[in-house]
Amino acid sequence: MKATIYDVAREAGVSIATVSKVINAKGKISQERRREVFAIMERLHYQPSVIASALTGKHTYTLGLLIPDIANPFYGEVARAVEDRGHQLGYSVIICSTDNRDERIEQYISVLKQKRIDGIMVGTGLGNADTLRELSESMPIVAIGRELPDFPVHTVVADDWQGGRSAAEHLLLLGHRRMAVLCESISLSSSRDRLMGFKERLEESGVILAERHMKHCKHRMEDGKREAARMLKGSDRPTAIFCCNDLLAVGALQAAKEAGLRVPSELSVVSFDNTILASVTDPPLTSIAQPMEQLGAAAVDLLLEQFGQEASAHKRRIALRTELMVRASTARAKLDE
Amino acid sequence: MKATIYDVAREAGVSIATVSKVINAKGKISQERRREVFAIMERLHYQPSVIASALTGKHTYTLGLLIPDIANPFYGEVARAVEDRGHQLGYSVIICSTDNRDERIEQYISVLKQKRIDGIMVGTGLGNADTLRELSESMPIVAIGRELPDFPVHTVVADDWQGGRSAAEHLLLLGHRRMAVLCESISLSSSRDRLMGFKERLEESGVILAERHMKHCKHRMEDGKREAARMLKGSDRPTAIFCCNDLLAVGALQAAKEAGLRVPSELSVVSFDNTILASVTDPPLTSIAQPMEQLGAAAVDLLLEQFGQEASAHKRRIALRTELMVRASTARAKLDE
DNA sequence: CTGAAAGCGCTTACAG
DNA sequence: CTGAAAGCGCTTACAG
Repeated sequence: MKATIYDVAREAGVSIATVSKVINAKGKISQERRREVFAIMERLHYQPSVIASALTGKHTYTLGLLIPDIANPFYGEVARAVEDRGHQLGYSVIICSTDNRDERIEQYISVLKQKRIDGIMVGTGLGNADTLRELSESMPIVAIGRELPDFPVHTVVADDWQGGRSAAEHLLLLGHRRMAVLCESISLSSSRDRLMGFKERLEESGVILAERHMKHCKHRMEDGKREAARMLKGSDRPTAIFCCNDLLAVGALQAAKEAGLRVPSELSVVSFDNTILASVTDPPLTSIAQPMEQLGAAAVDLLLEQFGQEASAHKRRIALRTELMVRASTARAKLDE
Repeated sequence: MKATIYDVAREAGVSIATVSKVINAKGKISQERRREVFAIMERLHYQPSVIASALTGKHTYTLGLLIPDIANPFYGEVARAVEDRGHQLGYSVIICSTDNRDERIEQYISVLKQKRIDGIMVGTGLGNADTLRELSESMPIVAIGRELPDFPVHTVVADDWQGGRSAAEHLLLLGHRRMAVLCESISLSSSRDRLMGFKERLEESGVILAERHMKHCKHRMEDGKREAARMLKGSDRPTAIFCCNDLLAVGALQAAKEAGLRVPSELSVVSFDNTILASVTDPPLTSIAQPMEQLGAAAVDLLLEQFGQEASAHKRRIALRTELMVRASTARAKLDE
């Protein structure tokens, strides 16, 4: 059977309280005893039960990560960063792919509560403010990658606004004037900010983004492809298109191909995220990189930071700089256009 | 404070034993009492603690998934399948990206043991047989996606051999004779089997795979690109290349492009896995699809199956059929070659 | 410096 | 049909 604290106490001829203290480096224990006990733990292959320890009020050393879908490369990369930082600090992470469905979200939250995990990172939509408030009463929370509405929590996001501006800047510098945007719902803070930043920067240069060149769609590649195809029809088609994530950009690339438009000579495409997808397309996508590693690490740090203290009213918000990765999907606008 | 079983017992005017029984639908409890207790649990927002329950010997309802890297799209998709099936059956999953590094593997295993998770799915290399044997003594195991060497465990894999054969068959039908293979180390059962199946099928048609057209490389895209570039030089370059996963195929695609070879007219490429990457390249990749959903679901099922019974000597091995997905990266071999 | 005892929130024989 | 009590494996005042 697995050795318990009683076994090592008996072997060492001490009380379990003493063993507990040497495990946790608490209280004063003589060097001698300490060494003895360690030796015996080793010999018995003793490993303290985090279950039992958690029951006495200590941490479970487990974190929850709520995201739309772990199979989406963006979240996969973020999850990896979260996992790494967590692991470094002694925490495991449970993944929860919600598909943004309320029912799954509720289920996961309920389960995570019952397991008394130490905290939760939320990168998915969250029913409503009530769900959030209630959740925040039972454990520390941090929003990751997007804002959570109507209730203050620690938040770490990419600087989406600035990212949108960089995309615009890049295209302006290449001489583009007739541009388009393809993004997800503006109910998503990240989408909205990217779009707004892009638009703002354009306007600073006197370029107006036409309504019909600003399309919203679902998150799947096919949705992007369909919308892009629509925009690429007609004589006043844009010479450049900014897509709010890699998947949509892939769709746009495919639409361009089917429309017989060459990228980048006839159409420039800028994407957002810079996941592995951006480097795999042909041409590879110029993309606004989200610092996925920092995003994950910062989320974990913000979470752990809350463990010591009472839930403070003061919530922090970290916006990480994005970076323009120039690849082959963008080029100078043709002069004749 | 959070309600405990004592709170509901007190409110209901019954013992905690009774409450426990209604929660677990055990023993005989009168309809009346049962309803009463349920009502009170509801009112108190009572949620049983899985920590406490686990301490009495019940399940933790948590599973571990050991894989090389959750950021790799293949594992992301498998993880999603595992998560879904687990969630369906009431289990959470902890992800453990090992990078195939012994040190990380050991750490994760140790942590998972301390957390007393109910079982573990292993899709990564595992130090040595001793690690495995020892692990198998403390919890149920299933190997997922690849064989684990030197120690019998339940296993669920794609039928890699047959997959390799399908790839060969497809290319043979297109008239190719001079073919090449690019795959990861043959110490990986999955790579080895794909290669062997491919080769076997070729030989059945009297086609010999030249040594110099059989290259092994690391798992990254760049590695695939480098090796492919090397193979594509020279006058007797292959007219088709079979890559043992999508990432390597992307590398091959890039190498072809840099060498000025058009795909598929001058070079056909078949990949394996059929992750999202295969649908995103240009041209999209013809790929041998692994049934990732079934893989994940079957792994969970094989794991749970072991919960009831003693560790039996009889280990099951499930090999799931692969499927050829024809896209645009393969075409008839040119007649003049 | 060390240990006895209570407690964390459950489950499970066992007795009635 | 219901409950008292022991036990799961720890931690933490508290007393010495």
